[in-house]
Formats: sequence, C-alpha cells, structure tokens
Amino acid sequence: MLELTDAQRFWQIIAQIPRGKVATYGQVATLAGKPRMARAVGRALSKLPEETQLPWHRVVNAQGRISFPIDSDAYKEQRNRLVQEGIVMSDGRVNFKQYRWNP
DNA sequence: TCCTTGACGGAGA
DNA sequence: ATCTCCGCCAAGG
Repeated sequence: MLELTDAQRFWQIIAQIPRGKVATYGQVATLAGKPRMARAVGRALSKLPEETQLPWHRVVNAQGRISFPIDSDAYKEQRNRLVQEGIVMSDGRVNFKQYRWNP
C-alpha cells in the first residue's frame, strides 16, 4: 500500500475548504487525523510550490489571523485572496461565526 | 549530536 | 483580553 505522508493528508483536507470559508491549522490537523499537529500543517504549507492550486490562503490561525508578518508580501497576498472571495477581515481578523468551515 | 526555530494551539493563571 | 508553559516534530546550524 502506498502511504500518504502527513503533509499529503493535510493537503487533501485543505483542498476541500470551500471558497469563501476558512479553516485553522489545528482544525486541518484534526480533520486529517493528526490532532495537536498544527505546526506540521504550517510546515506542509511552507513546502508548497509557488504555482500551487491549493487554496492555502484559506488557512488561518486559531485567532482568525493570518500567520505572516503584518508587513510581508505573503501577508498581503493572503489578505487579497481572502478579500477576493468575499471574506471580510475586521481588525485583522476573520469572524469565525460566519467564515469558519464546518465540514 | 545538541540546540533553536517555526504559516500553531490548548490549558492555566 | 494577556501571558506563560508545554506538546509536537521536521529542518537547519
């Protein structure tokens, strides 16, 4: 049997996050059957190629914030993508009440 | 090999 | 709401 690496499991979960919704690193880890491995999710995402089709921007931290330095290009890129699909961030946070993905 | 560093998060205080 | 501690673990130095 070919086995999936944890990173691949995470990618599979992330690929399912619908447009206009977000999931947290911990949520992705748990859904992938690897609770308490939120950091591993971040690692998996950091390994993605620039041209990836995966909706990596839909993953935010447990505070509803983007996990990149506020002044980095990566931060702006993620913010733009979220806004692009109708997700509004007030005070640098996404409101889970309306944007959290509940599979 | 040991130590530090992360796209993190939950439990306490 | 803020802060510290700790779990977790791959990568680099």
